[in-house]
Amino acid sequence: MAKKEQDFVKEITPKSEDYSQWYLDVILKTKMVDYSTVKGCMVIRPYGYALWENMQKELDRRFKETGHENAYFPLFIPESLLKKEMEHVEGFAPEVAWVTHGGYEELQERLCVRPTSETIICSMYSDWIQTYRDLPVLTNQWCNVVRWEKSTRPFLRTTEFLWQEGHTAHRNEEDAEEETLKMLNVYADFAENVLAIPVIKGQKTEKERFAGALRTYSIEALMSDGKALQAGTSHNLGEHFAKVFDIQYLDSDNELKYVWQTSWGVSTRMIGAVIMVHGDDRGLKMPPKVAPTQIVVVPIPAKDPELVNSKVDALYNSLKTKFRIKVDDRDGYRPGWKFNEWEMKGVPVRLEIGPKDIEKGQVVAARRDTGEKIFIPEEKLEETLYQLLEDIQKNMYEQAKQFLADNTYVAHNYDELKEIVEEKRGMAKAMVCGDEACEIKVKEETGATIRNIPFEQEDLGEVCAVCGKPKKHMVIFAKSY
RNA sequence: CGGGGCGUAGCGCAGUUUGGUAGCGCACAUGGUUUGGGACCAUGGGGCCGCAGGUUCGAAUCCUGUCGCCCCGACCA
Repeated sequence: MAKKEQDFVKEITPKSEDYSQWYLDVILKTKMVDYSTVKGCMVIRPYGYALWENMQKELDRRFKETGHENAYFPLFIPESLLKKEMEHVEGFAPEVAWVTHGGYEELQERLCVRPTSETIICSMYSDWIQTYRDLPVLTNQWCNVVRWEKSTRPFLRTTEFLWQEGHTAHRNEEDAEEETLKMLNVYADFAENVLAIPVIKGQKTEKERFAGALRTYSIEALMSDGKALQAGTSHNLGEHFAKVFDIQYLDSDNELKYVWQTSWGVSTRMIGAVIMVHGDDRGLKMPPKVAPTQIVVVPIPAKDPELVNSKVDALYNSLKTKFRIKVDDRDGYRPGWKFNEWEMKGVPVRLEIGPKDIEKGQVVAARRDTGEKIFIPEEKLEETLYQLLEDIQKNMYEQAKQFLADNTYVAHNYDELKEIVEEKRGMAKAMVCGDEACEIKVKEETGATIRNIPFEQEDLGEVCAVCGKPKKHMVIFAKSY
């Protein structure tokens, strides 16, 4: 008996024992993903995909609110098109997959499987845009992209992944910069208020800038093993692509001008962030706003099954249009087994209804985030559930925020920086001189990189923590996924 | 792509050293007793032992190749 309990506990490897194994256990045992037979590719199973769909809905709503429209561009990009922007192609060349044959015929020109769609979209924009009245063009695409990475990890780095990529064209630098920052803020809002993941907004260093961009901004999150994750990026592309792809418009002053462009994206990597930020030794913990199932009802069988069944049916019917709710009426599983299963899957609220509750006119609710059990009078059920889901959402954010605060340190000098990065784990705030040599030195000696230069700057000292020269700005150092 | 580890039932593993026709636990199916935190009994189904060659009378086991997975580096969302 006791032995069996231990076997179960071992079903998911504890985080502290082996974080990587914990991560794999969680995603495989909750049936979010499966491995496919293709290297570095994964199958997203319905439970994982449902989470992605909910994320899509929330993001899409925000994109529409900011005036964007969805469109779709081809998967294949002719080699000549990709090669037009030199820095861009050099950045992506090592990880591009090529199609060389169509049927048995060798192609005259190789086709690249898109690693990102800047080039093919720009080639269209040059036709679409003639006058300043055509601007801005605010397009988004939901699609898959392929990057032939050397090492892969489910959700965090896969050969093929799903994402959205926004591509916009503007009249001038100010409009483009405004758009770039607006979308970064959309991502930050989404991460914090929907996924309950606190993020640090900032600008990427020159070294970490997107290939072909003028400036790159990112939101960075901290995973529960102390490693950072770039959760979303927004790029001001400047006029680079416009000049290469000849995207010109006639302005109101009758001058021919190049457009200013932006691009921005988030991917299924966000799912990995949700798992690693919120998950615990019992498994997943889904933020209520995107949880595939927000509430699961577990009926507790009575002597008279009809008694409980009719109650559960009535309850389900009254709530089904208001919440993502599921009744687990499977035969052959005992309630305790179901409790554990749904906890592993991260469902925020579990309702138990048994003969005792029906007698008392109440429902038992259990919170996934705190484990707390609450007895809710039947007539207050709906409003209490709204409140409960909101509380859980808020509490998960607060906990993640506390973790971020607890694992963010200040490095005044190089010794402190090394100690933080190598021993304490987490994020290290430090002043730097802005010289790339310091950035490279830290990376080579500690493995940590500059995640970004936060918008919210603090004054931590007068000199660069790496070389001691006068400071330029504060950055965040961390090891990252 | 370099170094290391591993592919045997859905999952976790034993069997490989010393070749002899595949096993355990969980899960699954059926029947019964159960059911408020992972129940129990009985019966049963499921395997090209990652894949392809080779050695051998005979290969999960030995040899060669290949594909995939995991960890640590390097590279990247």
